[in-house]
Amino acid sequence: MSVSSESELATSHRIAAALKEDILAGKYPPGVRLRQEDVADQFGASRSPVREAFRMLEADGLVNLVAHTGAWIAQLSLAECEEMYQIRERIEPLLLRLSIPHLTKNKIDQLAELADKMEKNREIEVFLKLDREFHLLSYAGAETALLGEMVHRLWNTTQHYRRAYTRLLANDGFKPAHYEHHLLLSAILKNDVDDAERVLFGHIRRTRLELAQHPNVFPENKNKQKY
Amino acid sequence: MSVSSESELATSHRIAAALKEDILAGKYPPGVRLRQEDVADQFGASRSPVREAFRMLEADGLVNLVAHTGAWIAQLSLAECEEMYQIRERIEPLLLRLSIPHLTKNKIDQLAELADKMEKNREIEVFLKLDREFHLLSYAGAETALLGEMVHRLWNTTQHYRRAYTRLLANDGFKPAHYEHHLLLSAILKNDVDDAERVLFGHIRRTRLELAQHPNVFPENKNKQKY
DNA sequence: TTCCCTACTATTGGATCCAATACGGCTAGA
DNA sequence: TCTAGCCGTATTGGATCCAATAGTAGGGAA
Repeated sequence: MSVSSESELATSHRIAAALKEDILAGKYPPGVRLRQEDVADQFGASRSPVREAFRMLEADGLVNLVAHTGAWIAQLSLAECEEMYQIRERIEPLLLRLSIPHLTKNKIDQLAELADKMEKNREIEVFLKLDREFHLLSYAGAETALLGEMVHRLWNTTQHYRRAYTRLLANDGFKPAHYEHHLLLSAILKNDVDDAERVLFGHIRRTRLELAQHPNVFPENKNKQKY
Repeated sequence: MSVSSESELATSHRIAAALKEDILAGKYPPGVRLRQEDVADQFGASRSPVREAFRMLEADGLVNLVAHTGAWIAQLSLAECEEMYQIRERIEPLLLRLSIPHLTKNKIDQLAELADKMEKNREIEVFLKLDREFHLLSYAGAETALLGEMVHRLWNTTQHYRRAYTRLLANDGFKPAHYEHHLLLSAILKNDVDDAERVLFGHIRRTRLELAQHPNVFPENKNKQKY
């Protein structure tokens, strides 16, 4: 998102990017331990860049580090996840507000396309991907340095739980989301930032309340279960 | 704030904590370069823990790292600083809302005391310290894992500019701040979270607008001016 | 005189080795 | 049989050495 793409030469950045990909894809579920040497072997590198990569992932909120003990894939309790959603409710409407005035017609067309695709689609993984694309694209107009990164982090850390509860909802629970996406789109088309903020707030809030009704998605006792 | 205090044995944590202290105290102004070896010598350690410390500080938003190039004390443009304040406007009222119901009488008394002390005081550095204490204490009731840290980060990264513009305002410009502090306090005493949110929002917003009137606090061209 | 190319040096990134810590199992005692 | 304390092993943290990069200065040609 930031420094990575341009000169992907640094080993530590490569490792961090690859691990991030895998974590977001659900390859490493929350609570799983990462051993430095394993990861180093996996990438054919020494442990030094792996340690740096762990620190980068920690900054992204994807990994928890404990001194002299190890690294674990970040795990959220229900309460923590609700907290993240409450933060999103407050922050993302702001980002959207800063973005809307600078959205090009091209991007708005893409948004419409994504909303339609999402509605026609029945695959969970595809929905997750399109939904993420849709929202992040709606923020693409914002010429913001730090807020954008912050929102990305929030999406990353909640990604796993979004997947889990999306699975539970199966396909019929998506209708409100689709409606909200279309409402958001029309607010954007009208350049009505206040309305867009309101719709987005409600969208995130509704998701939070639904998540809270599926506590089984979260670990019972949040002690680091090791292995 | 997180792992540090308990077993301050790890060298990298020690270095990070000490540097953080110095940066927040204004010892290293924004834009200054940090060389790994210098810092290592300064702490009688090798460069390995220094690099880890840099990564921690980067996560705190206090330092910017550029691959193969170096580490600089984070520097905000006016636009970026305004962004941070806009984020604060949205997030801190939420944190306050989560805190108020759990504030003990003892803590509320301390808040009142801090507000009074601040009003009587004329020293800039003391004002900065008390102001920070006041607000962070008002959040102390929140049993929050991540929002609290996020707010701390925002305070840290804007610390230097708060100092700079406080200096410009001298002593007579503080009155609105004092009024707002007392309003905040009375809202807290009444357990009126909505009102507290509103006052705090206005408090931060007013500061943002005042900051925007002092662009000279910020670097003209934001290119990394080295050393 | 100015611009570009090349080579040098200072600084960061990575690999390897050694030290310190933490966890688990074992033994001994009550 | 249960508990407390000790010790051994696995894993992380730190130091040192080597490699790679970038920024700079100097020289040559137009």
